[in-house]
Amino acid sequence: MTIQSAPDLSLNCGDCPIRHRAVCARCESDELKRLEDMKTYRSYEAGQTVVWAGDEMDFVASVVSGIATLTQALEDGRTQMVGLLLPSDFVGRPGRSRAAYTVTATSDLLMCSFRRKPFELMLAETPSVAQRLLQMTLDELDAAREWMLLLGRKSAREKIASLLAIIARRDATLRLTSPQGRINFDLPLTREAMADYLGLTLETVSRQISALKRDGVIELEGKRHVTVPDFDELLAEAGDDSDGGALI
Amino acid sequence: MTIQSAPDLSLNCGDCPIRHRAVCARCESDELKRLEDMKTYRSYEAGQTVVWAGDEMDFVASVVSGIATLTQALEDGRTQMVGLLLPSDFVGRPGRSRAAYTVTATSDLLMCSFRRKPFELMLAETPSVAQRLLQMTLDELDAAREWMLLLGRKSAREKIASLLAIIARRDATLRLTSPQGRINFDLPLTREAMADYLGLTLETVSRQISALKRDGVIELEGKRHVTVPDFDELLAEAGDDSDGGALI
DNA sequence: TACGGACCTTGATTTGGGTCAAAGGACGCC
DNA sequence: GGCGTCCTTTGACCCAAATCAAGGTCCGTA
Repeated sequence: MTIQSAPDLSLNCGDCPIRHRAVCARCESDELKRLEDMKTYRSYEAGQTVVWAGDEMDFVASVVSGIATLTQALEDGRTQMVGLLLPSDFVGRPGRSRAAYTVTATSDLLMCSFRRKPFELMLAETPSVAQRLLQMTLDELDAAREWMLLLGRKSAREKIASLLAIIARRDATLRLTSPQGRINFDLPLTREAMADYLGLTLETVSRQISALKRDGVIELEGKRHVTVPDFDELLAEAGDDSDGGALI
Repeated sequence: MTIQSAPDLSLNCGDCPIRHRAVCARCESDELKRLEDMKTYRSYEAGQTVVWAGDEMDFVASVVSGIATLTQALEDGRTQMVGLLLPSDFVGRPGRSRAAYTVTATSDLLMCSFRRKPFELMLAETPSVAQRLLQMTLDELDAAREWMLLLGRKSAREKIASLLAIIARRDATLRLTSPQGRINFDLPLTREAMADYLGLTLETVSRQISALKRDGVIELEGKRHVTVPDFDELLAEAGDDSDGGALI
């Protein structure tokens, strides 16, 4: 049922698409060699759960391609997404044997994984890895705090506009541009996943997207393809403090 | 106006109350000596702002005593607290020259500060500091994600109960016990600060505290002193997924 | 003792978003 | 081609929390 490994795949680190953004970004060639000997690939199909919160997790990993989500739940079933994992993002926590969050593959997902113990040892011995991981963790903390402002204080419309702006910005980053003027992109999430991320219900998400369309802030082609005629207008709808949103 | 330094104070690191929990926790004596030569103390009165979001910030620091808050705001004035800084918590980000959040002293506050550049240098050269900072940052990230669940999915009553449980738990930690049965503690925050933390209005905070009192979940002595007759009942009100809340 | 200000409580009313319900695509499968 | 499933939209209604407003309590100072 679960495609837990992809043994046929043996990507060379030098050719890896996330070589310069992942936890290995600052490694010298000898350090990279050590990681290369430790790594295995894991792949998951869209919709599969990678780990459940509370389960034993004996590995850490980098997302190579695809998208995954980190979610937390209350016992009565209410769920909140607490992180969106994109290529180069790190999964798992050194020093912790159980997953704190449920990790789910939103699209087909490829991860470069390391057994936890050897990785922890390397972390202790290799400053370049520890420093890169610190920087990535600080970035995630900033993103989480940005999200706290959104969850605590923004209206449903502002939440949707903020999410669209973040997706647009990330999409632009991948093609090494920065978003402005007329832009378009695909939504990598269902309405329900968007709702879980934004602390809304899927009906409210749907209604607010319809409202933004009606008001000309966005155009839709199918359910998932979005065109933003004027990115600045979208930013204004997001209600952010000038400069521009997420530090992701 | 601002009490920016406390030159008279020259605490010895060996006697420091946060010696074993702060960023210096894992330092050997020679490393500690280096930090000791770098450090200066800063003190602030209750209510003072330590830095404004966006301002130049040429230092990082550890909270020695007192409480501070990290807040973020939308341009129209809506405010969200994104962190509560307690003794041993770290303020500022290595590698960043401007403050991302407004830091405010909630009580009288004493911080042990280091100029940013020398601290960054030490971080690069001293694995024990880098590793401790990584661990602290991961803990903060967990706390931030816990808070995202609260902000996105909990009712006002659950939010209040959660905050009280967290304060009780922290208070217990300081006296090296863990909360159970009948406990009491002081609220270190005004109703407004609680509202900013919980993503509510101060009226709602006040009403829910009254409701919890009416229902016998808590007892109040004055506005700030809280007695919880049965800590488990408070936890049940917080709606958390069994085990018990914040990873702070 | 009176006054001012900060902080808190409570009531009346409004409203944004949740809940419940129905139905409309889109897509894969038999 | 018909059917089931998943995702999405839209409508009607309701409720929790926001908003608006009025007082109350406590405390320091004149």
